[in-house]
This record gives sequence, structure tokens and C-alpha cells, in this order.
Amino acid sequence: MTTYSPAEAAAQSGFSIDTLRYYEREGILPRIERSAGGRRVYSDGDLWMLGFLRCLRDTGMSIEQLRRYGELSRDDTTMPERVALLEEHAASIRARITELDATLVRVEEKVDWYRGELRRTGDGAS
Amino acid sequence: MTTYSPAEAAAQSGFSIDTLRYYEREGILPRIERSAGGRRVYSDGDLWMLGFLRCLRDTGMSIEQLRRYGELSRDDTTMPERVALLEEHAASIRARITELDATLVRVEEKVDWYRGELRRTGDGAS
DNA sequence: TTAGGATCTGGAGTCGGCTCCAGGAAGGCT
DNA sequence: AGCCTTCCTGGAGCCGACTCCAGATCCTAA
Repeated sequence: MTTYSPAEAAAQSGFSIDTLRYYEREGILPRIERSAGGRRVYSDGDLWMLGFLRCLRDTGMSIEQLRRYGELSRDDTTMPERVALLEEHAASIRARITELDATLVRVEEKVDWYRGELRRTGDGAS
Repeated sequence: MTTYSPAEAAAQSGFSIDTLRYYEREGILPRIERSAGGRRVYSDGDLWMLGFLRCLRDTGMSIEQLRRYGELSRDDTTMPERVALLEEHAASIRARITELDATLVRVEEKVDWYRGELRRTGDGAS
């Protein structure tokens, strides 16, 4: 089974080493295995989790919620709660997409309007 | 021409009164008109601007960029720059939507997987 | 005219989410 | 064995974006 140094885990997950430590302190990540000398040794499973956490984080899940998900993930009787949490997040992503779509239209309209103005008032590429 | 008190401007824009003052200090908003006694008096134009700023802010534009847009808006020879700024923002909104779509799929898949697990291991609604 | 609420200003405080630092071990290369 | 890099811990610092505060002023309604 492959293992990863902190630097590798950081490179592959996109989180900084400091952030990985911070997440562990915050209980988002479980206590990571250590080498004889006390250094962290990340497993494939850890990397997988990190990949998923990165998705959640990048789509706006708060540290607080991330911690909740992390905690639930360490107790295998909590799948229903995890499902509930993820569904809530999915709903918030959908809402966010709807909002972004609406603003995108508005911004594009404004750009078009400016374009019209520019043509009308003759900015002239001359 | 209708005018609005700070409280009304806040209610209609969704920004707090403190935030409106902060935006003015930061140069995002122009210097708002004052009544004889020194109180702010917002115009329809101000409210319109606020509505648009709210969209931009809610779709992730930074205060820094907002300031730039605000400044440009006070000089009518800067339409091309405004267009450029808004197009950049539109692009970032599109990118964000793409990212959200991808994560949404991933979260939904995970939920489905959990659902399967729960059925298999017999959580039993009993 | 007087009480109560809305606003004013400048500046300090808060909060989320990292990010950096000092001082000290581990570990791999030669 | 020596050296350089990586990592360790606990705690402080930082950044963006507000949010709150004190003390003074303005305004409206009774």
C-alpha cells in the first residue's frame, strides 16, 4: 500500500502542509499515522478523503461543516447523517449555480449595453 | 426624483448601513449626497448601482475589484475598461459554474453510493 | 420643547481560514 | 560523521470583509 509524505499529500491534494496540519488539529482529518520518528505518513485512503474534502471546500462548505463530515466519517454507524449532510450541500450547490446563472445573464447584458454605447458614441478604433 | 434614507438604501440593497458606509469610505460608492444636516441621501441611481454591486459581490467579486469598478464608473471615458472588467468577471462566473457542476455530480454519486450501502447492510426502516 | 430614534465620525474589534515562525528533531546523501 | 532538507509542535500573525462602539448631532412627533 502506497504511502505519502506531508509534501506529497500537499502536492496531490492541493492543500498546503500547514493546512493539512490545521485540518488534523481541527478534527476534519483523523489523526494521521506517524513514522517511527514522528512524521506523518498519509495513506491512499487519506489522499482519497483529501480529494473529496477539497471538492467540498472548493464549493463553499465551511470548516465547521467539514469537521462535522470528518467526524461522522470516523464512525460507520453514521451513514444516514453523512447522506443528510451531503444532500444539504448538494442543495446549496444547486442554489448557488442558479444564482450564478442569473448574475451571469445580468453581467452579459450590461456588457452588451456598454458595447452598444461605445458604438453609438463612436469610440472609433480610429 | 425619489430619495432614500440610509435605512431604506440598506433594506433595498441588502447591504447593512455599516457596509454602505464602508463601501463609500473604500471608494466603491461615490460620495453620497448629504442633507442639510449631514445625513446621507441616496438617489435612484445610487440604488441601482447598489443592486448591481450586490450581484457582483454575491458572485464573488472582491472588494478590490469592486472598488476598481466603482472608480471606473465615475469617469465616463472608461467604458472599455469596465467592459473588460465585467467580461473577466463573467468568465470567472462561468468557470465557477463548471466547477460547481462537477462537484455536484460527485456529491450526488457519493450519496447514491451511501444509499446503496445502507440498503445492502440493512439499515432497515423497521 | 423635549424625548426617542436615526445617523454621523473615527477607530477598534471580530471572524473564518489559513499562514508563518522559532526552536528542535529526523532522515537521506556523500 | 557532517550537512542540508523536511518535518515536528505550539502559538502568534495576517488578510478580507465586515461589524460594532462611543460620543455627538439631527429630526420627528407628541
